[in-house]
Amino acid sequence: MPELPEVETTRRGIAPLLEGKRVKKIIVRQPKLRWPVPRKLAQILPNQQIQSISRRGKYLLIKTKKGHLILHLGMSGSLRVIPADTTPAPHDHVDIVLEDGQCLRLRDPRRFGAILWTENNPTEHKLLASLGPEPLADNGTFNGEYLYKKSRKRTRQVRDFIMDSHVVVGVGNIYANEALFRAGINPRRATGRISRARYDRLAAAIRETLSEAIQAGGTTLRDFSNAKGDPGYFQQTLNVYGREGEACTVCGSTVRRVVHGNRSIFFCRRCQK
DNA sequence: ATTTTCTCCTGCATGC
DNA sequence: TGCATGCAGGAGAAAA
Repeated sequence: MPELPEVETTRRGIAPLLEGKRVKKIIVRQPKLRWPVPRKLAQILPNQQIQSISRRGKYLLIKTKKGHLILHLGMSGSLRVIPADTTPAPHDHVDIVLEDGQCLRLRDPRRFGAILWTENNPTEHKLLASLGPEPLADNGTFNGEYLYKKSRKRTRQVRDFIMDSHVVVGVGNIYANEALFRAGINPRRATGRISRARYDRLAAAIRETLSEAIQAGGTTLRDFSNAKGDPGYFQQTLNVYGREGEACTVCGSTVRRVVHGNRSIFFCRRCQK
């Protein structure tokens, strides 16, 4: 269940296998994803050449001459490039078959993912237009100053704040918990009651956590796998997520779990204030 | 008093 | 049974 590192790992895996290739057809076994898979893709995609695969937040953008496919993996989605004649497994909902005999296959048991199409600039699509900055971009849009200014007079918990894609993209529950641990900030602290200096540390912690997770090929807790079907191994590096009752890797006190907004928060009371 | 912004909750579908 | 890597949409509250 992909956060930014898993989506980026997927992008890097599929891009060299898709770029420059021509689409033969699309096979939709189950059109009911988060939104219906557009039926017009059956007419649009054949013979379209794939020009590039990019990423905005957790969205993957597949560029063709006629427009962009917008893919989201939701909670349980994964993509692989495999021979097109491979027998589909349960929850293998969509194939984009290439003329070279391979196909891009989407598997998504929970069907919270999406496949959409736009003929316009994809960053202007309704779902992408109001997204926050890319945390790993080198353009100075994401830093402590940005988080500090965005958080003034706000009352919600900082864990929820950094998980909000309109604040910053790509940070889901695992990396939110991990980044807050690295920054020494209690996930339940109100956003408006965190200093500028601590936001500098948090922005850096988010960047470091995401970068290291990409280096590790993502985090595989249940079913994430890259384009070749291999798992990531960042889960071996997790300091707090999923470690309720275990010893803090820094101070040895017990890692706590509390549930907020239907999602678990993991943290160390001694290290995070 | 009305409009805008903010926060929080729900629902989606399946598996462990 | 409870819980799960996401997120749009909407209700209601708070601010402007």
